Amino acid sequence: MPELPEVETVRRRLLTCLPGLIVRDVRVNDPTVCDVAAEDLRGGVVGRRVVGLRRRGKYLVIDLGPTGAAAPAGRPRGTPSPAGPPPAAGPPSSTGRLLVVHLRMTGQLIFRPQAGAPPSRFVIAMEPATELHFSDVRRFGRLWSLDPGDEDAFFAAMGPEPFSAAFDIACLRAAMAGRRAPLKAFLLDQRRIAGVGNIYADEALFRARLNPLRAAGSVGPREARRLHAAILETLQAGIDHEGSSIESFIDPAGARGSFQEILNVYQRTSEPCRVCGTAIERVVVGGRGTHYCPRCQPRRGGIAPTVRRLRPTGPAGKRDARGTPSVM
DNA sequence: AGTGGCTCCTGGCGGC
DNA sequence: TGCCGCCAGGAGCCAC
Repeated sequence: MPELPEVETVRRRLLTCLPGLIVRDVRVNDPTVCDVAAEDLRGGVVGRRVVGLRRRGKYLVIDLGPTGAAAPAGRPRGTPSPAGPPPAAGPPSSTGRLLVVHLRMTGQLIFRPQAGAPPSRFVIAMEPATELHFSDVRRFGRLWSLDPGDEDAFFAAMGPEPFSAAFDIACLRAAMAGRRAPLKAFLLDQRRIAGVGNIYADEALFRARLNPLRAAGSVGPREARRLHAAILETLQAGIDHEGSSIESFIDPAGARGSFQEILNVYQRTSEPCRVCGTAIERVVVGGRGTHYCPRCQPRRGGIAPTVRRLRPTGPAGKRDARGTPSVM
Protein backbone atom coordinates (compact mmCIF):
# COMPACT_ATOMS: atom_id res chain seq x y z
CA MET A 1 0.00 0.00 0.00
CA PRO A 2 1.56 3.27 -1.01
CA GLU A 3 1.88 5.45 2.08
CA LEU A 4 4.09 8.48 2.67
CA PRO A 5 7.44 6.60 2.30
CA GLU A 6 6.32 4.86 -0.89
CA VAL A 7 5.06 8.09 -2.47
CA GLU A 8 8.26 9.85 -1.42
CA THR A 9 10.26 7.05 -3.05
CA VAL A 10 8.29 7.51 -6.27
CA ARG A 11 8.83 11.27 -6.09
CA ARG A 12 12.56 10.95 -5.65
CA ARG A 13 12.82 8.51 -8.54
CA LEU A 14 10.77 10.74 -10.85
CA LEU A 15 12.78 13.76 -9.76
CA THR A 16 15.80 12.31 -11.55
CA CYS A 17 14.13 12.26 -14.94
CA LEU A 18 10.85 14.20 -15.25
CA PRO A 19 11.74 17.86 -14.60
CA GLY A 20 12.40 19.68 -17.86
CA LEU A 21 10.31 17.32 -19.99
CA ILE A 22 7.26 18.68 -21.80
CA VAL A 23 3.87 16.99 -21.68
CA ARG A 24 3.13 15.89 -25.24
CA ASP A 25 -0.11 13.99 -24.56
CA VAL A 26 -2.20 12.39 -21.83
CA ARG A 27 -3.99 9.21 -22.85
CA VAL A 28 -6.82 8.28 -20.50
CA ASN A 29 -7.70 4.61 -20.94
CA ASP A 30 -9.98 4.48 -17.88
CA PRO A 31 -12.24 7.56 -17.62
CA THR A 32 -13.01 6.81 -13.97
CA VAL A 33 -9.45 7.74 -12.99
CA CYS A 34 -10.20 11.45 -13.41
CA ASP A 35 -13.15 13.71 -12.59
CA VAL A 36 -12.86 15.66 -15.80
CA ALA A 37 -13.18 14.55 -19.40
CA ALA A 38 -9.98 13.36 -21.03
CA GLU A 39 -10.11 16.22 -23.54
CA ASP A 40 -10.31 18.80 -20.76
CA LEU A 41 -7.50 17.12 -18.88
CA ARG A 42 -5.36 17.03 -22.00
CA GLY A 43 -6.15 20.62 -22.90
CA GLY A 44 -5.04 21.81 -19.49
CA VAL A 45 -1.63 20.18 -19.44
CA VAL A 46 -0.37 19.45 -22.97
CA GLY A 47 2.48 21.73 -23.93
CA ARG A 48 3.50 22.44 -20.35
CA ARG A 49 6.93 21.66 -18.96
CA VAL A 50 7.46 19.70 -15.76
CA VAL A 51 9.04 22.17 -13.36
CA GLY A 52 8.84 20.28 -10.08
CA LEU A 53 7.65 17.27 -8.13
CA ARG A 54 6.25 17.49 -4.64
CA ARG A 55 4.50 15.25 -2.16
CA ARG A 56 1.62 16.15 0.14
CA GLY A 57 0.74 13.27 2.43
CA LYS A 58 0.15 10.37 0.08
CA TYR A 59 -0.46 12.64 -2.90
CA LEU A 60 2.15 13.19 -5.58
CA VAL A 61 2.06 16.67 -7.10
CA ILE A 62 3.59 17.27 -10.54
CA ASP A 63 4.19 20.99 -11.07
CA LEU A 64 3.74 22.11 -14.66
CA GLY A 65 4.95 25.46 -15.93
CA PRO A 66 2.96 28.03 -17.92
CA THR A 67 2.05 27.27 -21.49
CA GLY A 68 4.38 28.87 -23.98
CA ALA A 69 4.11 29.84 -27.61
CA ALA A 70 4.55 26.19 -28.52
CA ALA A 71 1.39 25.19 -26.71
CA PRO A 72 -1.09 23.50 -29.04
CA ALA A 73 -4.26 25.28 -29.94
CA GLY A 74 -6.96 24.28 -27.54
CA ARG A 75 -10.64 23.65 -27.99
CA PRO A 76 -13.02 25.50 -25.63
CA ARG A 77 -12.38 24.26 -22.16
CA GLY A 78 -13.85 24.62 -18.72
CA THR A 79 -16.57 22.00 -18.76
CA PRO A 80 -18.18 22.00 -15.34
CA SER A 81 -16.69 19.23 -13.27
CA PRO A 82 -18.70 16.78 -11.19
CA ALA A 83 -18.91 17.23 -7.47
CA GLY A 84 -15.52 17.25 -5.79
CA PRO A 85 -12.61 19.55 -5.34
CA PRO A 86 -10.90 19.36 -8.74
CA PRO A 87 -12.12 21.98 -11.17
CA ALA A 88 -12.08 21.44 -14.91
CA ALA A 89 -8.97 22.39 -16.82
CA GLY A 90 -8.66 26.09 -17.34
CA PRO A 91 -7.63 27.99 -20.44
CA PRO A 92 -3.98 28.40 -21.43
CA SER A 93 -2.44 31.02 -19.22
CA SER A 94 0.74 32.41 -17.84
CA THR A 95 0.20 30.47 -14.63
CA GLY A 96 1.21 26.88 -14.06
CA ARG A 97 -0.85 23.77 -13.62
CA LEU A 98 -0.72 20.86 -11.20
CA LEU A 99 -1.20 17.19 -11.89
CA VAL A 100 -2.06 15.44 -8.64
CA VAL A 101 -1.89 11.65 -8.39
CA HIS A 102 -3.03 9.38 -5.56
CA LEU A 103 -1.87 5.77 -5.84
CA ARG A 104 -4.39 4.47 -3.28
CA MET A 105 -4.05 0.69 -2.98
CA THR A 106 -2.28 -0.63 -6.04
CA GLY A 107 -1.37 2.38 -8.17
CA GLN A 108 2.04 2.37 -9.80
CA LEU A 109 3.73 5.08 -11.84
CA ILE A 110 6.16 3.23 -14.06
CA PHE A 111 8.12 3.87 -17.21
CA ARG A 112 7.86 0.39 -18.68
CA PRO A 113 4.90 -1.78 -17.61
CA GLN A 114 5.62 -5.47 -17.46
CA ALA A 115 4.49 -7.59 -20.38
CA GLY A 116 1.00 -8.91 -19.69
CA ALA A 117 0.18 -6.16 -17.21
CA PRO A 118 -3.38 -4.74 -17.38
CA PRO A 119 -3.75 -1.64 -19.58
CA SER A 120 -2.44 1.51 -17.96
CA ARG A 121 -5.30 3.66 -16.65
CA PHE A 122 -3.55 6.72 -18.04
CA VAL A 123 -0.30 7.44 -19.82
CA ILE A 124 1.56 10.74 -19.80
CA ALA A 125 3.64 11.03 -22.94
CA MET A 126 6.59 13.40 -22.62
CA GLU A 127 8.94 15.19 -25.00
CA PRO A 128 11.70 14.01 -25.46
CA ALA A 129 10.18 10.57 -25.91
CA THR A 130 9.24 9.22 -22.50
CA GLU A 131 6.03 7.62 -21.29
CA LEU A 132 4.89 7.49 -17.70
CA HIS A 133 2.25 4.78 -17.19
CA PHE A 134 -0.24 4.59 -14.35
CA SER A 135 -0.91 0.94 -13.64
CA ASP A 136 -3.55 0.21 -11.01
CA VAL A 137 -5.01 -3.27 -10.63
CA ARG A 138 -7.71 -2.36 -8.12
CA ARG A 139 -8.51 0.93 -9.83
CA PHE A 140 -8.74 3.00 -6.66
CA GLY A 141 -6.08 5.48 -7.73
CA ARG A 142 -7.04 8.95 -8.94
CA LEU A 143 -5.69 11.78 -11.05
CA TRP A 144 -6.58 15.47 -10.76
CA SER A 145 -5.61 18.51 -12.80
CA LEU A 146 -5.59 21.64 -10.65
CA ASP A 147 -5.15 25.33 -11.05
CA PRO A 148 -2.40 26.38 -8.61
CA GLY A 149 -4.88 28.69 -6.96
CA ASP A 150 -7.04 25.71 -6.01
CA GLU A 151 -4.27 23.76 -4.33
CA ASP A 152 -4.86 25.10 -0.84
CA ALA A 153 -8.56 24.26 -1.01
CA PHE A 154 -7.78 20.81 -2.39
CA PHE A 155 -5.55 19.96 0.56
CA ALA A 156 -7.41 22.07 3.12
CA ALA A 157 -8.72 19.13 5.14
CA MET A 158 -5.36 17.40 5.33
CA GLY A 159 -3.35 17.36 8.55
CA PRO A 160 0.24 18.53 8.93
CA GLU A 161 3.13 16.93 7.10
CA PRO A 162 4.99 14.71 9.58
CA PHE A 163 8.39 16.10 8.58
CA SER A 164 7.30 19.72 8.66
CA ALA A 165 7.95 22.13 11.51
CA ALA A 166 4.20 22.33 12.05
CA PHE A 167 4.11 18.73 13.28
CA ASP A 168 5.66 19.03 16.70
CA ILE A 169 4.77 17.33 19.97
CA ALA A 170 2.39 20.11 20.96
CA CYS A 171 0.58 19.74 17.63
CA LEU A 172 0.24 15.99 18.14
CA ARG A 173 -1.02 16.42 21.70
CA ALA A 174 -3.56 19.01 20.62
CA ALA A 175 -4.81 16.71 17.86
CA MET A 176 -5.23 13.80 20.28
CA ALA A 177 -6.79 15.80 23.10
CA GLY A 178 -10.27 14.61 24.02
CA ARG A 179 -10.47 12.01 21.27
CA ARG A 180 -12.07 8.71 22.16
CA ALA A 181 -11.08 7.08 18.88
CA PRO A 182 -8.46 4.33 19.12
CA LEU A 183 -4.88 5.43 18.49
CA LYS A 184 -4.79 3.29 15.37
CA ALA A 185 -7.83 5.01 13.87
CA PHE A 186 -6.39 8.38 14.90
CA LEU A 187 -3.13 7.74 13.04
CA LEU A 188 -4.98 6.63 9.91
CA ASP A 189 -7.07 9.82 9.84
CA GLN A 190 -5.44 12.03 7.20
CA ARG A 191 -7.08 15.08 8.77
CA ARG A 192 -4.89 14.59 11.86
CA ILE A 193 -1.55 13.61 10.31
CA ALA A 194 -0.88 13.39 6.57
CA GLY A 195 0.65 10.30 5.04
CA VAL A 196 0.39 7.60 7.70
CA GLY A 197 -1.29 4.40 6.51
CA ASN A 198 -1.93 0.96 7.91
CA ILE A 199 1.61 -0.40 7.82
CA TYR A 200 3.37 2.59 9.33
CA ALA A 201 0.64 3.16 11.91
CA ASP A 202 1.10 -0.34 13.30
CA GLU A 203 4.88 -0.04 13.23
CA ALA A 204 4.91 3.42 14.83
CA LEU A 205 2.64 2.28 17.67
CA PHE A 206 4.92 -0.70 18.31
CA ARG A 207 7.94 1.57 18.35
CA ALA A 208 6.15 3.89 20.79
CA ARG A 209 5.04 0.90 22.93
CA LEU A 210 1.44 2.10 22.74
CA ASN A 211 -1.55 -0.18 22.37
CA PRO A 212 -3.49 0.53 19.13
CA LEU A 213 -6.78 0.20 21.05
CA ARG A 214 -5.94 3.02 23.47
CA ALA A 215 -8.19 6.04 23.17
CA ALA A 216 -6.10 8.79 21.57
CA GLY A 217 -7.16 11.24 24.24
CA SER A 218 -5.78 9.01 27.00
CA VAL A 219 -2.18 9.42 25.87
CA GLY A 220 -0.06 11.32 28.35
CA PRO A 221 2.69 13.85 27.64
CA ARG A 222 5.54 11.37 27.92
CA GLU A 223 3.72 8.87 25.72
CA ALA A 224 2.91 11.59 23.20
CA ARG A 225 6.61 12.39 23.01
CA ARG A 226 7.35 8.72 22.32
CA LEU A 227 4.62 8.53 19.69
CA HIS A 228 5.82 11.67 17.94
CA ALA A 229 9.35 10.32 17.74
CA ALA A 230 8.09 6.89 16.66
CA ILE A 231 6.03 8.31 13.80
CA LEU A 232 9.00 10.23 12.44
CA GLU A 233 11.45 7.36 12.94
CA THR A 234 9.15 4.82 11.32
CA LEU A 235 8.38 6.98 8.30
CA GLN A 236 12.06 7.85 7.91
CA ALA A 237 12.98 4.16 8.08
CA GLY A 238 10.40 3.50 5.38
CA ILE A 239 11.92 6.19 3.17
CA ASP A 240 15.45 4.89 3.85
CA HIS A 241 14.32 1.43 2.74
CA GLU A 242 12.57 2.90 -0.30
CA GLY A 243 9.16 1.77 0.88
CA SER A 244 7.42 -1.50 1.63
CA SER A 245 6.76 -3.86 -1.26
CA ILE A 246 4.19 -5.97 0.54
CA GLU A 247 1.60 -6.12 -2.20
CA SER A 248 2.38 -4.44 -5.46
CA PHE A 249 4.47 -1.40 -4.71
CA ILE A 250 7.34 -0.80 -7.11
CA ASP A 251 9.01 2.48 -7.94
CA PRO A 252 8.91 4.02 -11.45
CA ALA A 253 11.98 2.05 -12.47
CA GLY A 254 10.39 -1.23 -11.35
CA ALA A 255 12.48 -1.59 -8.18
CA ARG A 256 11.01 -2.95 -4.94
CA GLY A 257 11.39 -1.44 -1.49
CA SER A 258 12.77 -3.38 1.46
CA PHE A 259 10.97 -2.02 4.54
CA GLN A 260 8.84 -5.18 4.63
CA GLU A 261 11.97 -7.08 5.65
CA ILE A 262 12.25 -5.25 8.98
CA LEU A 263 8.59 -5.08 10.00
CA ASN A 264 8.09 -5.67 13.72
CA VAL A 265 4.36 -6.36 13.83
CA TYR A 266 2.55 -5.69 10.55
CA GLN A 267 1.31 -8.97 9.05
CA ARG A 268 3.31 -10.94 11.63
CA THR A 269 0.26 -12.39 13.39
CA SER A 270 1.22 -15.27 15.72
CA GLU A 271 4.92 -14.76 15.02
CA PRO A 272 7.16 -13.95 18.01
CA CYS A 273 7.74 -10.33 18.91
CA ARG A 274 11.28 -9.36 17.97
CA VAL A 275 11.72 -7.74 21.41
CA CYS A 276 10.04 -10.09 23.93
CA GLY A 277 9.05 -13.19 21.98
CA THR A 278 5.32 -12.87 22.73
CA ALA A 279 3.07 -13.85 19.83
CA ILE A 280 1.93 -10.85 17.78
CA GLU A 281 -1.84 -10.40 17.90
CA ARG A 282 -4.27 -9.05 15.34
CA VAL A 283 -7.51 -7.13 15.84
CA VAL A 284 -9.68 -5.02 13.57
CA VAL A 285 -9.71 -1.30 14.39
CA GLY A 286 -11.65 1.09 12.22
CA GLY A 287 -12.08 -1.68 9.69
CA ARG A 288 -8.35 -2.17 9.31
CA GLY A 289 -6.24 -5.13 10.27
CA THR A 290 -4.14 -4.06 13.24
CA HIS A 291 -1.09 -5.90 14.57
CA TYR A 292 0.56 -5.42 17.95
CA CYS A 293 2.55 -7.12 20.68
CA PRO A 294 0.31 -7.55 23.74
CA ARG A 295 3.31 -7.45 26.07
CA CYS A 296 5.31 -4.55 24.60
CA GLN A 297 2.12 -2.59 23.95
CA PRO A 298 0.05 -3.16 27.10
CA ARG A 299 -3.56 -2.10 27.32
CA ARG A 300 -3.36 0.32 30.22
CA GLY A 301 -4.71 3.80 29.78
CA GLY A 302 -8.18 3.05 28.55
CA ILE A 303 -9.39 1.10 25.58
CA ALA A 304 -11.52 2.89 23.01
CA PRO A 305 -15.12 1.74 23.52
CA THR A 306 -16.16 0.65 20.07
CA VAL A 307 -13.39 -1.62 18.85
CA ARG A 308 -14.48 -4.88 17.29
CA ARG A 309 -12.64 -7.77 18.85
CA LEU A 310 -11.16 -10.59 16.84
CA ARG A 311 -12.99 -13.88 17.05
CA PRO A 312 -12.85 -16.96 14.87
CA THR A 313 -16.05 -17.30 12.88
CA GLY A 314 -16.09 -21.04 12.35
CA PRO A 315 -15.46 -24.12 14.47
CA ALA A 316 -11.81 -24.17 13.47
CA GLY A 317 -11.42 -20.40 13.21
CA LYS A 318 -11.73 -19.19 9.66
CA ARG A 319 -8.51 -17.82 8.24
CA ASP A 320 -7.99 -15.05 5.77
CA ALA A 321 -5.59 -15.00 2.90
CA ARG A 322 -2.71 -14.01 5.15
CA GLY A 323 -3.28 -16.70 7.71
CA THR A 324 -4.87 -14.47 10.31
CA PRO A 325 -8.26 -15.19 11.81
CA SER A 326 -11.13 -13.23 10.34
CA VAL A 327 -13.30 -10.95 12.41
CA MET A 328 -16.77 -11.33 13.79
C1' DA B 1 -18.58 17.25 16.10
C1' DG B 2 -16.90 12.89 16.31
C1' DT B 3 -17.03 8.28 15.06
C1' DG B 4 -18.03 3.82 12.79
C1' DG B 5 -19.42 1.50 8.82
C1' DC B 6 -20.31 0.99 3.96
C1' DT B 7 -18.66 1.41 -0.70
C1' DC B 8 -15.59 1.01 -4.52
C1' DC B 9 -12.38 -2.81 -6.83
C1' DT B 10 -9.87 -7.10 -7.97
C1' DG B 11 -6.45 -10.93 -7.11
C1' DG B 12 -5.59 -14.51 -4.04
C1' DC B 13 -7.01 -17.85 -1.07
C1' DG B 14 -9.88 -21.38 1.52
C1' DG B 15 -13.82 -24.23 1.47
C1' DC B 16 -16.80 -27.25 -0.76
C1' DT C 1 -10.86 -29.00 -11.10
C1' DG C 2 -13.91 -25.35 -10.78
C1' DC C 3 -16.89 -22.35 -8.53
C1' DC C 4 -18.20 -19.33 -4.71
C1' DG C 5 -17.42 -16.12 -1.19
C1' DC C 6 -14.35 -13.70 1.84
C1' DC C 7 -10.50 -10.65 2.64
C1' DA C 8 -7.15 -6.91 2.08
C1' DG C 9 -7.04 -1.54 2.17
C1' DG C 10 -7.41 4.48 1.19
C1' DA C 11 -10.60 7.66 1.20
C1' DG C 12 -15.28 9.62 0.33
C1' DC C 13 -19.72 9.52 1.96
C1' DC C 14 -23.45 8.74 5.12
C1' DA C 15 -25.84 7.57 9.44
C1' DC C 16 -25.90 7.77 14.22
